[in-house]
Amino acid sequence: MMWPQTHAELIHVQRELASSRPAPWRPAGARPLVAGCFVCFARGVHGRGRAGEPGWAAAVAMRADRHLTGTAITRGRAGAPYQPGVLALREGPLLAAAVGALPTEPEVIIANATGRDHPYGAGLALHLGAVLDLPSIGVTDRPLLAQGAEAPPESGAMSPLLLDGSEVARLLRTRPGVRPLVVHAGWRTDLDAAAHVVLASIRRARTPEPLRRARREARRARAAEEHCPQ
DNA sequence: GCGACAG
DNA sequence: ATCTTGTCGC
Repeated sequence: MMWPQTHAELIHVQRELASSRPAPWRPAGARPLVAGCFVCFARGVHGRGRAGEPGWAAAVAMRADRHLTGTAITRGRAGAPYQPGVLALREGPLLAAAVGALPTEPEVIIANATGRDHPYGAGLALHLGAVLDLPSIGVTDRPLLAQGAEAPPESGAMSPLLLDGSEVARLLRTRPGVRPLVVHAGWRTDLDAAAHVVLASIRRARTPEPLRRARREARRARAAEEHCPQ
């Protein structure tokens, strides 16, 4: 599976991914090897993001919520301007490069993107897992298209997010009284597995530890270059 | 100025 | 994603 180069090609791939039925994956143990991946872009760009902007991607692999087992940093450029629904064109290759550069292969990856909550049923979190041939999960601050009721305030509480009558994502309250995450099933994962892995990856913050570490590493790499340009 | 559909 | 401003908490 490769990354499409055009909007039309991407939509075609997304339709195929949405209808594919890869072997379901479940975490084997209580503490799977989880990789978070994240990409940030150059500061000072006006608007919502342009094609060709410099970007820094990081992947961090951890034994669920604690022991770090690997880190990778990648530099590149945005493949496209930001546009909801076609985020894969902009960020897919950068994120895949970072995960692929990890010294050890993770059991599952978490990306800042949707899965089945998407106009064609295959957001970047799902697509990334398919490209890398790894089970994947999405975590976002808000849904793309899905809708649902608020989650109860207790830690661990969930509520379904529906699109066209089916649950495509889930609100998950990872910390008591704190704004819930949106958890997305991705490649080879369902919402139960996704929520389980996310909860196992929560340490002290609202978001999974591997994703936080990846965000920190990507921004650290950007800062290092801003301080000392190549 | 307004609205806002992942990042 | 980035930008701004303000507020709260360790």
